[in-house]
Amino acid sequence: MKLMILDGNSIVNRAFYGVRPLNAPDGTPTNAVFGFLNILQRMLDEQKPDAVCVSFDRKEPTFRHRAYDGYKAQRKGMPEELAAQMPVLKETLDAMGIRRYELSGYEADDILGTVSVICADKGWDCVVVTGDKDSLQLITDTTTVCNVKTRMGQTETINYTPEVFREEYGFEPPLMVDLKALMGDSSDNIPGVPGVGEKTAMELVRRYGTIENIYSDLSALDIKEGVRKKLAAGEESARMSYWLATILKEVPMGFDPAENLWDKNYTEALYPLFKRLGFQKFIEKWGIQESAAAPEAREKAEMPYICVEDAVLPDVLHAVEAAECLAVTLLAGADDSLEFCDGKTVYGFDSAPERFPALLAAVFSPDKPKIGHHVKELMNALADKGLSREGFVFDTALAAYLLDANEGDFPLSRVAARWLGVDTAGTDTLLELYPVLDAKLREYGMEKLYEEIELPLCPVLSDMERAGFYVDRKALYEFGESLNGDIDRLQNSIWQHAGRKFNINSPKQLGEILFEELMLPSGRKTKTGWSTNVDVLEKLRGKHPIVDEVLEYRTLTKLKSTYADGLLKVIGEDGRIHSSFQMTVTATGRLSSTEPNLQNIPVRKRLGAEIRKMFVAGPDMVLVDADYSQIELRLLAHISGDEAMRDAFLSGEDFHTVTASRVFGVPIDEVTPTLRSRAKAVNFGIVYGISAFSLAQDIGVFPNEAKAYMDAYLDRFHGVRDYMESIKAKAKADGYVETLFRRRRYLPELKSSNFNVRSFGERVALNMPIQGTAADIIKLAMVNVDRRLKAEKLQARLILQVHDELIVECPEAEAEHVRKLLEEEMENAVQLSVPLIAEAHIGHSWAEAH
DNA sequence: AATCTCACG
DNA sequence: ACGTACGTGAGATTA
Repeated sequence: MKLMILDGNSIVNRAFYGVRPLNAPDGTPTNAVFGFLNILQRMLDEQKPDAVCVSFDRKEPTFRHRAYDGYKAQRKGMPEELAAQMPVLKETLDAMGIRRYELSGYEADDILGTVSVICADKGWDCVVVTGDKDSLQLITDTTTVCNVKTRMGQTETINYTPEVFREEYGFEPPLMVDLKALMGDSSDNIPGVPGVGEKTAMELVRRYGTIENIYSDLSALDIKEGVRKKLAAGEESARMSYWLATILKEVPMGFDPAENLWDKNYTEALYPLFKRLGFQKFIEKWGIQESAAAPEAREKAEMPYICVEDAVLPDVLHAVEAAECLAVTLLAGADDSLEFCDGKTVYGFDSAPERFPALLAAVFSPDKPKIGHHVKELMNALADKGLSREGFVFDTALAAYLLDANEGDFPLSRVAARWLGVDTAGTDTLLELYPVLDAKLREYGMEKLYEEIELPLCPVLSDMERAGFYVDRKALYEFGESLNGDIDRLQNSIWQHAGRKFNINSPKQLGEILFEELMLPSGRKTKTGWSTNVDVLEKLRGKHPIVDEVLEYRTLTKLKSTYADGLLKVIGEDGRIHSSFQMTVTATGRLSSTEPNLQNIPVRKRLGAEIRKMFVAGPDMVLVDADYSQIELRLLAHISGDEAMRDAFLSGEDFHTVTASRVFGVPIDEVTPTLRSRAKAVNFGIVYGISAFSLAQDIGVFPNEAKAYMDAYLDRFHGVRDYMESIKAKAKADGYVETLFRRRRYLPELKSSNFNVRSFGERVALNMPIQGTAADIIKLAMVNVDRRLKAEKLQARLILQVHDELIVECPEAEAEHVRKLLEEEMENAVQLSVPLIAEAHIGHSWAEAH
């Protein structure tokens, strides 16, 4: 017989921090309970125990807290949103018929220890499920410890048997106590031996075992003198720590494993409870019914699998021909293999699929409808093999992203868990997801966004990634080298001023030098120490010569490491840099660029902009660079319907100048550069949902003055004020905001009881429809540009997108035509109530064309 | 793995 | 009374 005991507090903590905020229909936060149930379910599936129970800590100081003063305090209070869920969790366990154990005066660990020993006495196996490592000392032949981690929303478990433990630590489980006695544990406030860290402690325990053994004769140990001294000095602390680290195993609790037998003995309270919490997923998955009767768990029959070989090839070909739609996945790891499924059978390969060209041609025939998960990646692989990329009618990852971009990332297993409620996923799952996700997209009115923008963008991005951006490698290398001298000179001078050598790249060390040793007036602090960022350093300018040097040092080392060295590392054999464009990352609908990020190549400062001179057109080619003029502000004018703002754009005058004229009440030709730049800051601030305080910070005036600017702005453009109010109200009512093309972003933050979190939600409500619509528009323009370049049989090809900017590489002869084409397609991607303006330029380098 | 800093729109 | 702008990715340090 086997009993499973969960460390309630530890697991619920993991769940709380690992699962994004969720709320019941009545607003109660539920993510920790939801996550707990997911972990519980997973452990039930994996361990299949006969009996189940859960232990909890009580808030009161425990027996050992009182006994040793240094051990108390510092237990951070639970966040309010988690505390609110504890009673709900307990109610849930009760309704599920699972027993809870909490005992005043003892820690959850002590209950775990006692239960494991009682189980052993009665001949039961015991599994301890916990999120931290404290319980590893309990491992025996009959007690295993299952460590649960939640990373990026995915639950991972490690099941520690004595063998697994020995493999990882190199000693026996009970010696875990001795290890902690030496190295300490800051999260549990166990001091350990000062100066002895993990490395030393591990080594000592591996070689000498218990601390008893170590301290029986320190002089006999074959160790460094320094370590011997630290051990001698820390003996008392070590013995105290040993005692603190030992989990009690004889807590006075009447416990009988047999009382915890559990076989879905749900009570009648469970159905209404899950209804109240909005746990539809668990009601369906666990088949909870109003009557509380537990039905048999539905077991889905596994789909037959056929490995493609010569003998079965004719049958497989036949099945492919007959299939209405195929699901296709690349297999991770085996980079050349793939699987596909026709809804009846899964087909795979155990040798290179290239051995079956006729089959590949049939599967990847343009008129064979296919679905995939991350279709753009699939297309890259297909293009490498010379197979057609046409015929993809659905991408389950892209669909899941559109349905809820907040999810973060979209492994198939998670998409399947969320939308099908199943916890296994394979190629066949894609075909089940297809109708479900497709129906949801239609329900949300997203089919146009999906079918006309996102899906058609896959091949466009795939082409861009494969095309890459040519870089003048030699010039880039020389630029990097040219920085060395100045970096060196600055480093020495900074050390001189500081009076000693230190690591200038370390904010911690730099902060100590500036604010403690040089006693410069200290500004903000961060969580961990002094803030040393540009804003802080700018204010220190002129107070000490070291400040300017640090700023310049930062500029140069950034250019050197991130841009010169960093980019040289990723230049391909073709002399070009091939970035990846991620379609399922941002919450607003923008693309992101990785490995390397080509969307943050310097431009704003003189020296940084040098880098763009090294991004050049390939031989006999030129670059055409087109960007939208103030697209976000134009969208603000359009979306808010503000007539004054619309007129400002129609007037043809410089927009920031017009704004300044209206806000500060001066004629257009009397707007000074200062006034214009303040107006510009207000314009941007409005789009981000700024506060007067931050605006003041940004433009260097007092908050009350900034407040006056904002008031004047919103009076002149009262449509904007109305928009700010109405979008927030709508967001609160619906729980989400959307773009012109109905891209959606949920805003759970608006329900938070935390002021800061809620305010953040309001700013996002304001900003996302604007930033997101701009993203929709340029994506649509990209699809149209690509279509036209191909239709007109031009050699020109898109090579980069930077949010409001597109870059095309083409033969010189095509340049002028492409320039006009780009402007035309970008300006006409959508009709707004204000003109949309794009300007394109031709050049040999990015610097020149921009 | 988390934090800080800084590059971009 | 709160704490102070939206969206990203990468490199270096520290824990």
